[in-house]
Amino acid sequence: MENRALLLQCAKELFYAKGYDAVGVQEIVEKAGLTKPTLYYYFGSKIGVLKTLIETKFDELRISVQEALDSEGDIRKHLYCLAEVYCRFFEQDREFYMLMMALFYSARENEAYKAIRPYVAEFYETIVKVFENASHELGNMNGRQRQFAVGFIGTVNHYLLVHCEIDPEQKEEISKEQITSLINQFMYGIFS
Amino acid sequence: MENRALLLQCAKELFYAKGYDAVGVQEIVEKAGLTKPTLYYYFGSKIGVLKTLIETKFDELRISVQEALDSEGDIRKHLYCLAEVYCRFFEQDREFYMLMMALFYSARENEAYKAIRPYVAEFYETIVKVFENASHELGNMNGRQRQFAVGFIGTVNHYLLVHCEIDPEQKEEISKEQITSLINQFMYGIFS
DNA sequence: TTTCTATTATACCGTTCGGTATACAACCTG
DNA sequence: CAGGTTGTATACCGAACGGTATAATAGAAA
Repeated sequence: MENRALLLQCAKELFYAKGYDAVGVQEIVEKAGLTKPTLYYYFGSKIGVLKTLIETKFDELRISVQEALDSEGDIRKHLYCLAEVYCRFFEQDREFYMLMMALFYSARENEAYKAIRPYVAEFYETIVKVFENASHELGNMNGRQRQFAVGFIGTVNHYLLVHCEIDPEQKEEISKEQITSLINQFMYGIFS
Repeated sequence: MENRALLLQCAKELFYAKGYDAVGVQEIVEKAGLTKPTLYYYFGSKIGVLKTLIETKFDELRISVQEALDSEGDIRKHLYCLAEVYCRFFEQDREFYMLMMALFYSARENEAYKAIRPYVAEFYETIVKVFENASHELGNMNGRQRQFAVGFIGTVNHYLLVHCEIDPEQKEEISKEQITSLINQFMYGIFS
């Protein structure tokens, strides 16, 4: 069972560094010091490795997101908690977060994009609902909930990308003040 | 010579749809109704096709950007003109713009990323200089010019991504008012 | 001890990969 | 016409691709 985890780890590092399509199955198993049938025993296919990787990580994220949204509070508080969850998730495994972003922006007909799409869509829907549930605060959104959700994720992702440039060694964690400032910036955009 | 352009067009469409690594040379030439030696005659290699594609398009963009920045005006005007150039460039060839974005977010050790990197870097430097030249307006930026540049491109790209969701058929062009609103939103972030 | 299951390796499959040696047209130039 | 250049196709290269049939190994269970 430990070889299974080892394969996932090696695959993640290679996918992150070179991109899904540019990595061969041979390369993954060589890095892990194993052979192909072992990988196929655990994951069935190359895309199976990526899917398992995504599923495992998203299961963690899903729990954190639910906890963040179950609490009482206004839209501002919910967005703050959500952003904090994303930041901590990012800090915990930068490589995976960056890989996720690369996959999200990759070609629509690509196998790897199709693998991550349902998960991204699921989280979009969650965020769309956050805005919908806040209609008493935000007034008539004219169906722009989806646009807000895209904007929110875009803003957070963009912040984390910039953060990578500023603190490449990941010396300190993202402070609550920074997250608050991020949310304020986003909210201003909506209310203006 | 027309086959050269045909190959570039077919390659662009395939790279956009499936991703650089997932497209084979065979696939490109089949789509163009030609054979491999023709492609290799014009471009020398698969990565040569991508490089030619990028270079051709960026040459156009470079001219427009220079025109936008040569004019007199404050930082707000320069950013506005810059954003307008990007929007028109996006409208003129959405497929290429989206391909460029996908490449930009792709894995750092990937051939395709390395191909686009110098061009993206060049435009970053141009925008960093825009902020530097506006130091009399913006005051002490504490070396955050680069962060501003990343933020500016991120904001524009994100806007265009959302725009694709709102107007997938590209029925109408992005209005001057929309661009102004985009710039205002970005400027507020800086001054606050 | 025997048997079963889980895990791993050897060695191979057919296909596709990026790339090329060669030759043959078509064309312009003299 | 002759000769060079440009452009294109046939047919092939070795290597790598994703994937698998088969068997050996190990440990637990009986």
